Amino acid sequence: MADDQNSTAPDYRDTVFLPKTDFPMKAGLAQKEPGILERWEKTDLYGRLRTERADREKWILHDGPPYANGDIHIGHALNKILKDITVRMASLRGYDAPYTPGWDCHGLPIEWKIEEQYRKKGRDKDAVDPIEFRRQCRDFAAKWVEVQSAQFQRLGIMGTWDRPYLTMDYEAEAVIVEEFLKVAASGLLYRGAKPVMWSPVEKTALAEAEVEYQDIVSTEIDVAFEIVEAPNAPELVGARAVIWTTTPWTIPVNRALAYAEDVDYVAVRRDGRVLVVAESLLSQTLSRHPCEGRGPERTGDAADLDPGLRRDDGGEADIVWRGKGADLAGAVARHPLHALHPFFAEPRPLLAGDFVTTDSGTGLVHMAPDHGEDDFRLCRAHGIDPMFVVDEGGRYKEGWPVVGGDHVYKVNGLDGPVCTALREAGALLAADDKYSHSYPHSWRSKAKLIYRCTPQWFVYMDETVGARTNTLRETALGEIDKTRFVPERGYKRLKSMVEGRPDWVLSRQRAWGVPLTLYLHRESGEFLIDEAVNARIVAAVRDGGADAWFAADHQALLGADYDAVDYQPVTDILDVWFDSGSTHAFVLESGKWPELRSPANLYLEGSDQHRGWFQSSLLESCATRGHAPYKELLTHGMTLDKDGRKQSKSLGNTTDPKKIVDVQGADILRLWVASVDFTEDHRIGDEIIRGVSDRYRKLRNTFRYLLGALGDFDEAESVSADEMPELERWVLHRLAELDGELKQAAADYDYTAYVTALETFAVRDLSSFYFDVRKDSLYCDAPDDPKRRACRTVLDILFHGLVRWTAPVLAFTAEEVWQSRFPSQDGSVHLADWPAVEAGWRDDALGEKWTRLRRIRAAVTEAIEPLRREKTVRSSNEADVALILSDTTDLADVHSVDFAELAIVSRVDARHDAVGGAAESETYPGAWVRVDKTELEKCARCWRHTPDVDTATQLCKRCAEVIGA
RNA sequence: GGGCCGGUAGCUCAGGUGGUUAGAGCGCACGCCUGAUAAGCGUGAGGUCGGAGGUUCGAGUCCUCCUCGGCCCA
Repeated sequence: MADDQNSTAPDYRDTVFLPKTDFPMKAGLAQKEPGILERWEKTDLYGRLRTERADREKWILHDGPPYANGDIHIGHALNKILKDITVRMASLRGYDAPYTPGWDCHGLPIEWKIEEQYRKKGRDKDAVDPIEFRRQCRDFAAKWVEVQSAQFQRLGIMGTWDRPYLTMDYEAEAVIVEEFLKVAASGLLYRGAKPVMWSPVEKTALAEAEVEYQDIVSTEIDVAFEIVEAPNAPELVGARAVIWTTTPWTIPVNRALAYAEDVDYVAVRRDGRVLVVAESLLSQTLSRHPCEGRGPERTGDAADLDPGLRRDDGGEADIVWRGKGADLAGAVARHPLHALHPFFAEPRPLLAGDFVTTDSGTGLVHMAPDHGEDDFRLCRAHGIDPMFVVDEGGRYKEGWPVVGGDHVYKVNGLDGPVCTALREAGALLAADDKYSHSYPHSWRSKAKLIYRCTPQWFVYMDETVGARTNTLRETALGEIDKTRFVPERGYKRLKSMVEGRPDWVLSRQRAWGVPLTLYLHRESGEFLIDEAVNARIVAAVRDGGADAWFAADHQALLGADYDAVDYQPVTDILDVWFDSGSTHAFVLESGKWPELRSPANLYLEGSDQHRGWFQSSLLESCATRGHAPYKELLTHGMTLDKDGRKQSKSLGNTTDPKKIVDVQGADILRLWVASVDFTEDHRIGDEIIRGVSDRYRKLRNTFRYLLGALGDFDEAESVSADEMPELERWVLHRLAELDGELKQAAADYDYTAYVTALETFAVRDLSSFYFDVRKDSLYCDAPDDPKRRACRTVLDILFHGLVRWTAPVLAFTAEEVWQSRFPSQDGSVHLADWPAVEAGWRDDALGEKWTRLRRIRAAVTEAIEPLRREKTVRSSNEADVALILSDTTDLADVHSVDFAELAIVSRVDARHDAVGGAAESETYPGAWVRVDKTELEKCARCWRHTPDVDTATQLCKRCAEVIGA
């Protein structure tokens, strides 16, 4: 049964100025966004933005190239959206901010994919023409560039998608070669050697990612090295330093021993000899050594072992010396096979190695610089060079003592040549062929790997060459000091990495990449540096890409001054980090993108790029130009799953950006990016995306309300700020404050703060306060009423502020909002500048006054709540409020405004003295509030309860005037 | 194993140099409105600030250890 009053009350709905807009509440972003993209493309938004901003100060974000080998994942999406927000923000702030996206196209993962295709077809990779192979790699990369380009563009990333940069463009390859030759000519390039993971089966070096670990069973041996000199512990002369190894095959190429400086060592007398080991490993070591009466032999035949090692007693071994590793400084040992060959007769120094631990073994480590990274580094630091004794197939050189011509895998047995020779020399303390451990294998052939020293090309970090006064490391560290880091901790991280990194290894024994275009003189081994030759090489690569080197007529490149017969062209290719480290050269400086320039204002990548692109770009630029290619580095963290765990396909916890875009829309993903603290690792998941969608809706509805209220707004309605009511002036004041907050947040790349400030303003200041209070005026006042005109003026200002401020983040929605208000063929919110905020709007005293007023208002709404709950009043309009304020300023403030209007109640009686039945507010002590149901009649049009409602028309005086009744 | 970083309400985030009952928005619960209506307004419930010690009159904020997680190395 309908309420009588309702059925008899006159219906004035048609006379009320309700908001009117076609802007839908439901976004339907997934369907709408592609149309907006199309519009941007058709109207050449990016091109027009460049033209319009041509005279502005430039601001360059240089794109770090993603690798072109698969669909984009959430990390790509985050990175590119962050870049786009940043670029659009720079543009909004008035800069000319062009953006050219790029791709990293060379390298191993693509080679693998192509090789995999060969294997599936049963073809042998080595039988394929390298030029054909590279062509397929190129096609593969090109395909993924296209796919990723479409995926990135769908996210709303704005840039030169019709002319991106690719590291495999001939032009790019030519510049990379040019940059490499600059490094070569500078004197920073040298040829050295380095142990790399090597597959004797495939006869090739392997990258770390191609290595997999499997458990195998090896021979472990303990070997005694007789100490012949010990300047800091002379009593050790004649004692045996004991080493433990699981690769007996490396003993014939041993060059030194290593100890840890701060570890405690002991010398124990045993079976008539003195053995030196780490104290904490003593019993473990001795337990490996076979002896009588101590259970079954773990090893072969004990009788084969040196009888001197047998334990004669069952008690504690006698400790005859204690000392620190540092006491071993300067000591020299003798190779156990010293009698067999002059090479073995050379002294084996004991060296301090920070990698030596007491986790296992004996606390003393034997060093074979050819076959271990630590070994290589430590030996090189002491002037001990590798021997290159093992060939690419894993065989020792013919004629090498004991094992010459043998394969390194064939000599490890208990009865093999190594153990036999050691046993005969009386140096094999223990041996066991059942040691099980994890060991690297080839990912492809599953064959066991070894470390093997190979010639490589390096860049000096610590040499001053040519006219330089600083080393590359010093130059790079100096540039790091000049760079702004966001967040700041990136400084420490990059700096410590550059401080600690070894020389840069530029060469790779691969096929898909840019060649090290060097000619080695066959006799001298020197590489050729000749500007004319270099120019011809660069020109050839510019014409035909990397193939121009591999299939070159070298005599033509060398020209008349040199004979090709004398020179060996290098066939290695460059580390792909050199490619991407050179992007600043061929993108920012080449002139192919004349709108760009160098150095870039900003590089923006994930924190993993401290080791990668940030560093390679820095080193490349410092080596060739002497300065960094960037002024600021912005680093983001990794995107984890909802529980903070790494996303991985195998765990099945990945979030696919394409799915979010297809269901919720790109703007939701963009708002997510701006919502999380991207400087840290951050999370994504269904619940998080749901939360982002909710927040999106609130912003969208704020725009919808503004559009509805401004549907028929005419500039002529506007009033100036000084003619506005205080409430409007307060909104302008808040807008001025917000403007400052947003500017700061934008300058700090703090998009979380940026979006939060916008959102909080929309929710707290607008939706629940200003809009709510002004509904009455907006809906019911006459169109020419000064209050309503002031309100609409402010709403218009708010519209321009909010839509522009939102545009960098909600690129699509802001455009949709803009088009809804200003329909046009080619207009765009993204062409607009930062909203104009007048300095005079800021009024801190007014701000403070209204903060107090709002707190008193909250005390009133709080007091109304119980009456609403018991249904004494329903709408707050039915409430009469008695307000007692102990503070005279508060009282004056309340009297200075239409407080009933602010609180959306019928009447407010505010005074200083007590009123019966008032309760002190909990939220605002000093305020007592009493609420009663009003006796006043309700106006049928504006629904306010006022003293001047006419009984016949049921209209209040104001409404009667407005509709001319 | 080493370097760097992080763990504040269900979610996303604030919490200068240690100082009153740790905040916001969203979500949730309850209520109102039905002239922003798959919207709007109001009220409310949620936190041993990862854990344990320590320094201090006082610690989310400083120190140590542990734990969980992340990046990069080994």
